[in-house]
Amino acid sequence: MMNTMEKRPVYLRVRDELADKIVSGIWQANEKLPAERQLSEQFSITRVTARQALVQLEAEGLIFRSNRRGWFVTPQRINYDPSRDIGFVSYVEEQGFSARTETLSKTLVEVPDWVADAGGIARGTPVYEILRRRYINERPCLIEKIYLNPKNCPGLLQHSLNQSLWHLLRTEYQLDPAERDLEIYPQTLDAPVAEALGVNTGSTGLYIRRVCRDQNGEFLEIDEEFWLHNAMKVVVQVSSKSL
Amino acid sequence: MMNTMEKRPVYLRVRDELADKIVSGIWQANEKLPAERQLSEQFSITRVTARQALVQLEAEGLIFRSNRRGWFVTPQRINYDPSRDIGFVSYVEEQGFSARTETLSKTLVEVPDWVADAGGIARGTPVYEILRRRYINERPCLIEKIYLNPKNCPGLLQHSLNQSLWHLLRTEYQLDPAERDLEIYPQTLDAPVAEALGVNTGSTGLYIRRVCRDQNGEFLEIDEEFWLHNAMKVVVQVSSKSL
DNA sequence: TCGCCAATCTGGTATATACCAGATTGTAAA
DNA sequence: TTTACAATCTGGTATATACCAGATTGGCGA
Repeated sequence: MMNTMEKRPVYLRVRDELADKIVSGIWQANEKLPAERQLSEQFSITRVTARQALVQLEAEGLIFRSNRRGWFVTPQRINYDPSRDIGFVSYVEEQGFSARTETLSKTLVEVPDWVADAGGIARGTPVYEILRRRYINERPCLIEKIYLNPKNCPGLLQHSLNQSLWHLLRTEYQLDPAERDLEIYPQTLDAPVAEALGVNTGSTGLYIRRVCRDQNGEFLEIDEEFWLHNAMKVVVQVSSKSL
Repeated sequence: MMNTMEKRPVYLRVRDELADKIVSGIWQANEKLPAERQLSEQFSITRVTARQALVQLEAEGLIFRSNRRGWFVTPQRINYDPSRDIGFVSYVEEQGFSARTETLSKTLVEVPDWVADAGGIARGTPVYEILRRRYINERPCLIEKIYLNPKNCPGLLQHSLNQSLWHLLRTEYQLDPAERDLEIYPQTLDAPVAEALGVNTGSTGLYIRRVCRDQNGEFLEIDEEFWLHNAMKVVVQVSSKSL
């Protein structure tokens, strides 16, 4: 049992000690923490209590878990501006991280109803669906689901999609969005997404939906992103559009 | 013990049953769930396991807890656009909810360093600091910390601040922001904020920082918001500002 | 009728223990 | 040297139990 003079619950005092080692830099980004059984011995607590402290730190974003491998120190958040279409990779590299995109699938599918409604096209229309996974410093950080109207970019799927999509859309198809609707909120990751990111189903994430439209209000691209909640900060700059 | 034929862990199957009652509407918004001991008896599991299911549902945003009172069904998320300065109350009421703002404190303080740096004023300058709590359907949903430069709005603290702040700034002081920088990310709520919202310290929240500037890039208002993570959706519309 | 306090209800924290399953590793066989 | 597999390490899930402290409630007394 730890020093018992204070009122603060044991698991929070353990949390504090661990948090200290992280913020002070004794434990570096991506470094593995001692095993749960080891921690419980060190602090003379049960594994259950140790876990409570770890789950707390996870919720705070200070550590993350990798299925049955252990707990690791969360690296610094990157900044991310979903309203800008500069390439993800160069955007991340500007911040001193490495980045990589992987295309998981690219198919022609019947448009999901909500995409049809949000995008102003008829239900049942065929659209391109692209699924990508993006890495920051070789850590998978988000899954991205993209919908495009083939009318605007015929033959798109023939291209390699591991590069900046908007660069391609601009240079090959002369597409340029005039307006974007963003929707952002915390949400748990469902099974397929969690699996693709190598985390536990039900762990919390950040959901971003982006609808890009052209000058006529017609939809160019619809984009759903499922982020690890601790991987980034949304940073948006909005110039005035008085009410 | 529940039906043991499936591989899905017990606590997730309990989760599913409870989630069902919520999404199907059998349990309505703000309705209290059965007590943990009651649930563990109903499902023939221990209280620890029942708790695991509840914590899971909490992470998903389907239920929330009120300290030692019980678990309740989370009401629907409201939409929230931090880039618009229309009154919070009318904005929420448009969506069919009731809203209310409470001023917790209004003082003249020495500017925090990060505010000085972000706002482009000298460190140590005195600024107004306003602390407000906002309710949706009588549920406290966010704590707001506002910084203003007294130079721009002398005597502001004499006014009632339970109304739309920007309405006041516009009509009384002719202030109008030209640009806003937003920063949004999930973060756990620290002790004072969690307490003010009546939730447990360490529960997850959504953090929003807004820096409003005038035409000259000078800061008009800086605003930090700490939201319950399940109370809202950020919805922003951005018109084009090509890269 | 109103206010206060005790009993009770509810979640919060903690111990001790057990077995399972995926990930990693070390060693022996090919 | 490389491959394959068994031992081991690590987190994941689950039981049983206990005591604490804040919140609610019900009843008694003024």
